[in-house]
Amino acid sequence: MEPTCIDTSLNLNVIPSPHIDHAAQVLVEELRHLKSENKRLTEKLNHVCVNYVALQKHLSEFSQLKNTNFDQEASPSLKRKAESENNCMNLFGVSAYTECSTTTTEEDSYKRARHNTTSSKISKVLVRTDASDTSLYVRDGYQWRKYGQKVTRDNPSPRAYFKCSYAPSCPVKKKVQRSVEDPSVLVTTYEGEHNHGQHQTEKSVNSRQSESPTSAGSVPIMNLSAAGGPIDSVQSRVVDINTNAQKSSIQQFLVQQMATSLTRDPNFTAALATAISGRFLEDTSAGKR
DNA sequence: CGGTTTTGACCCGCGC
DNA sequence: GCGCGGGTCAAAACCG
Repeated sequence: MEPTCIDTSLNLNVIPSPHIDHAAQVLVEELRHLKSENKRLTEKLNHVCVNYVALQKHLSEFSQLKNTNFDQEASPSLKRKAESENNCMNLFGVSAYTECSTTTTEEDSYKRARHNTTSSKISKVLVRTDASDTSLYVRDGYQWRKYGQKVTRDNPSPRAYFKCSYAPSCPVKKKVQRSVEDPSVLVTTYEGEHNHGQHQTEKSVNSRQSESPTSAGSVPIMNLSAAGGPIDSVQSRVVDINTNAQKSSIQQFLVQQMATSLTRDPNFTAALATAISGRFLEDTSAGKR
């Protein structure tokens, strides 16, 4: 994905007439305010784009470093597996939404050595949720059925096991467990690749059958990060709105309202970063295929 | 009634 | 061989 920055300018230039009445002046003032707000949002979005480029650079450097290390070590031990997970967590900092994914992770090689199974794609996604939210549900656009939960030795929080329930033949599994370092971070490990599309609608995503009602804290993140498509639809939606906004001041107002509510949301920037990294995961895995 | 969640039991690999 | 730990199974409960 190219780190394109979205032009959110709404073309709110106003040419004041010498004969405008008081009401019109109020409207002009309001438009000026909206324009400045729009400018601020544009700057914010550009800042996010810059952060994305930096994140992309970090990830490519990390991938190179990892491949180098992996070539040198042919038989990683269980201890090294744990260390690699920690490296994964610490590279970008747990406080950010991070994602470490590769088809040849050390964990993968460990499992291959252990089970001698065919190579399956394993990816790890970290999702920040409300710390008070104790659920282990991560919304990623797919439909999952929980088939087990276990308390592991190295982590006091339980690990939940899910299978993709959309297609009976779909081999994908995922494990969700809270991070030891930061309990507000959910570590989701995906195994395998879906042999079907992402059919879940927004409505069904929000329904109880696919996700727990207590999972609201992580909602916007995984909907964007997992499938690759949603972020495109988000962007194209923004562009459409911008085009139409020039036609109607009402629509302009709605756009401003949306943008304002988004930026006032403290999770927005972080969710956007996760969406970008999720899309980046798609691109990197597609490139390796 | 069908699908999901919960949870104890079971299986299996590994280290000692 | 035994114990431990991770992963999975499956029956019961739950829900719409």
